[in-house]
Amino acid sequence: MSRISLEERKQKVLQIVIHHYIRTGKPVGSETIIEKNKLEVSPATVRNILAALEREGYLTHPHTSSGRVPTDKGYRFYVDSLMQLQQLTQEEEQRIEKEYESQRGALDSVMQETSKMLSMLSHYTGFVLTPSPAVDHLKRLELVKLDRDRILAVLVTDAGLIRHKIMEIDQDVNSTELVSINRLLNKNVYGISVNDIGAEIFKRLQQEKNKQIKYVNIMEKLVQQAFALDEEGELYLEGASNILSQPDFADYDKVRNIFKVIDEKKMLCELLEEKVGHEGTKVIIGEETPCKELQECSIVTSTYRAGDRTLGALGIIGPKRMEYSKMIALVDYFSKLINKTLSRPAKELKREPRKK
Amino acid sequence: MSRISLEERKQKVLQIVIHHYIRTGKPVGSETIIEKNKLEVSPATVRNILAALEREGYLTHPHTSSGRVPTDKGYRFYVDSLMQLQQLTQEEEQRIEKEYESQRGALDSVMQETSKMLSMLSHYTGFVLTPSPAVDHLKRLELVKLDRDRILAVLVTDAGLIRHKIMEIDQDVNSTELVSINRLLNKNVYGISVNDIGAEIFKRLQQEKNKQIKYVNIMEKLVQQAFALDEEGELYLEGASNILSQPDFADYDKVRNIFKVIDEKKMLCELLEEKVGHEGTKVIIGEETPCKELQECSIVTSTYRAGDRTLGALGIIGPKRMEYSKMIALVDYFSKLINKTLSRPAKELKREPRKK
DNA sequence: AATTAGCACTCTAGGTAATAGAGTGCTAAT
DNA sequence: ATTAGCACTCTATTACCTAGAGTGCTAATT
Repeated sequence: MSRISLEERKQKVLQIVIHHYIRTGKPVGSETIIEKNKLEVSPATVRNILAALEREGYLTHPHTSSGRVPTDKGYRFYVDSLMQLQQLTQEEEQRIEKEYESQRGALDSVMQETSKMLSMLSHYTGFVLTPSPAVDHLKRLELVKLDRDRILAVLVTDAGLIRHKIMEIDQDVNSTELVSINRLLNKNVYGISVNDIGAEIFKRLQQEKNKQIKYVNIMEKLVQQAFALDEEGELYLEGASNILSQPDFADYDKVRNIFKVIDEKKMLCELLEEKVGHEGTKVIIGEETPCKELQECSIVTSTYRAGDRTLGALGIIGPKRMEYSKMIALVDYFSKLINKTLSRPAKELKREPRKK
Repeated sequence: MSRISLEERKQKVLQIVIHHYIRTGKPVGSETIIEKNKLEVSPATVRNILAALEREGYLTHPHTSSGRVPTDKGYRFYVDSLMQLQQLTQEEEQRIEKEYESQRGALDSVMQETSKMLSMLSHYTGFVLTPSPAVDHLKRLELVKLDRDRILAVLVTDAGLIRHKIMEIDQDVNSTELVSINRLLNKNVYGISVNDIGAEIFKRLQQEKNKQIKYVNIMEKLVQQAFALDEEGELYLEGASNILSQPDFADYDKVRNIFKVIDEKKMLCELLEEKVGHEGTKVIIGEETPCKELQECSIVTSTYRAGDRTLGALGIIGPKRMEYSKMIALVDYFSKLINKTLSRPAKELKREPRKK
């Protein structure tokens, strides 16, 4: 009587299993499937379908006499084709927006706040990877004298990142000299990516070669030390303890491994920086991750950008059995929100010369 | 035949029990005590002593037929009276010293590195609480114009902390004006604690009242925004996952609670800031902590200072069953090391006028 | 040819029982 | 005051049982 084609029904069953499993965490049996979803077929039929789905790799058995559980492939298909995207509730959106209003500070603190909120709203672990300053463009560069032999360099990037670095110098510079170096630099520095800045400064220095050797010397130091930002971006990570609340992670060894990765943020940074290239919200499910300690997890991540440059990544880490539809919506929302936030100061900047 | 007085022998037994328990984690029985320590008494005698120690509250039974385990009171007595302080091995000291050499950067990164090393060497969780900038004295203050309506204030404190804050202003200031404000401030600002700076600037401003109103306005903003450093110090915390490797924390609920506290650094900050007043290395054992989630832990902490001002705290968090003697030595060593590091730049500063 | 009823089979989770071993506490002897 | 001796208690491990959940297969049904 049902007009559903075989393939369609298969998908429906798969969808029911995954959905149910995500909610309950218990393997799903044939009877349950029928009960909850008024399918007009017998358990036996469902069992056949389940067996087929298992043969094709979308489901497994923990053991002979238990219900089905999704495999990574199953989740993947669900995320790609079966799941329908949710929207955040208005209440949630308001809550986020409100928190953002009060947080009109430096970029770093916005990012930190964002990772906290991601964690809070998802009940998983939230993270934000700030841009490696190297990728970003330079907006201001300030040199401040600390002692006889140390200068503080403060970099402000286009996106609003602020980084500082202490340089050691071997010849004294008085503050007047410093001011003119500073002025010289700021004339030459604007809008260049931090990466290219060393080369660029030297090039421009050629043209102004009538300057004193001392300056050149300082500049060299500057390039060597201040812009040798080996760092990858900062990783803000919040709500790690949420992992422990997940019944999926009852196994001690698994949890320990996950925490080891989270603890050493470096690994995660690398993993995420790979993703920074890609546009849009992505889901990494279980073994799809390059990092084997996270094979029991899924990661939902997106990127953010200012104008055309992709700057960083953000997202959540949780168990494979997560509410993907909701999480994707959440991460997506934050990604867009940050994009909006980042494009705001740029506008004000352009207004400046006119006003003056 | 043994000339040991009763009390002395009791202490010896207590010491053996705790020592052994710290090493093995297994309850200690009467036979074990004799075996390992060539005491010339019978098991029965030892049992009597154990019973007495238990009556007095230094030991307990997990259950009737198991050996003894120290109570918090037992550990406390051990730490205060029984334990003999260890020294770090030369190898360890060298390893630390070497790591420090390469890390000659800003204070924050030194602190972060320190917490990492504390964690690595202890195999527990290491932390460093940086000074609340409010406590520290101001060394330099730099204002950098970002946009038409935003100024970046960079604070450098005496100890080497660097903090920045973005201020929003409602009237335009051109860079020349900013430079003179800056100069004015730096003349007045040196050596004052960040806490008192608001009042102080206003006071001095009175004296120079022949300045423009605009300046006063900016100053006000400055005081309101840049020095409203509500923050407590930063807390660097590393090696949280080490907690999971401790067999003592096999209980899931306990661990979850501990992690919740660690995750929300705020609670820990408060706990530690209380301790900042006190001098020297302190041990907090189990229920001695004000924070009930940490009742299964012990904390070894010390403070560090520059000159006479205590600035921050550092230490480790581990299970109650920890090698106190070693841990105390470790924390102590780092405390002294940081003290030394902090007093170094001050010296160089004094050398300056002479050299010139 | 797809669906279904029926049934044997498998595996888990939970409970009970039995046993060995560790360590105590007490009593009476030294 | 110390100790030998012994009964006692509790744990940890193993083995075994049972109920229940859910499957997979075969043969009957539509």
